[in-house]
Amino acid sequence: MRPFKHPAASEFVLERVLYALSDPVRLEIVRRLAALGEASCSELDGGRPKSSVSHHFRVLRDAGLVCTRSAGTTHINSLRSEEMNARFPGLLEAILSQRE
Amino acid sequence: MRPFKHPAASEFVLERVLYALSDPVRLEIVRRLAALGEASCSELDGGRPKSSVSHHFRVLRDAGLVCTRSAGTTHINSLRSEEMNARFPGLLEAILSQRE
DNA sequence: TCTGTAGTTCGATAATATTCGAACAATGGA
DNA sequence: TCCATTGTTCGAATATTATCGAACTACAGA
Repeated sequence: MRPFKHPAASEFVLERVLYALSDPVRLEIVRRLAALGEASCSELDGGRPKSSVSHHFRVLRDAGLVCTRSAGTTHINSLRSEEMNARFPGLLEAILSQRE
Repeated sequence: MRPFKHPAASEFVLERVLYALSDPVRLEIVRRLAALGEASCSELDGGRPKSSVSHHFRVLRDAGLVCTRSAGTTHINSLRSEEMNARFPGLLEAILSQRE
């Protein structure tokens, strides 16, 4: 499996980040990633079909929010908090600190 | 013309706010509203058809971002900054302070 | 009352997203 | 090598959204 393309921080687009986080499934994934540090896809699927979850992870990756690396048969995901904070200071924390 | 329905701050939904701001046209409208304080629809239309602009304002109103009041034949729009800040502290500022 | 201005609403079309099953790829272990 | 696990990709169906012209409403002024 070829490695995923992760955009550079300079390529992050604000609208794309906001859009990625405007979906309840993806926002929940990001929230749990923030709490866990890192996690595999299946740990965050919430019982959803794999293809749907894979789609959401791709949106998150394309927006620059999530980094995915392979480790054996699983994919480990983590937030790109530092890079997101470098490009959009305070944004991620402002969103994730909101109570639902 | 019947008055618009503006949701109460307690009804604001984070995902809806993020979605409303994930569109370039709407984000620009909100940015300019933040700079101007208040403005009519036509001052913010960017040369777009009226029906399109009206649609975007409705999305912004429904999300709780914008308040619209009638003044004669024009509609005056303003940000609901205080209420947004009460419901989602720091969120709007964190988004609007980002450089494009 | 007539006219012009400001915006909304409706309806249709096009574009984009979401969802999910099925097939595929990659890895690790029996 | 065979098999189970993990996740991606493909394809199609569905749903949501954006866009814009046209018709309409409300208001102010001549």
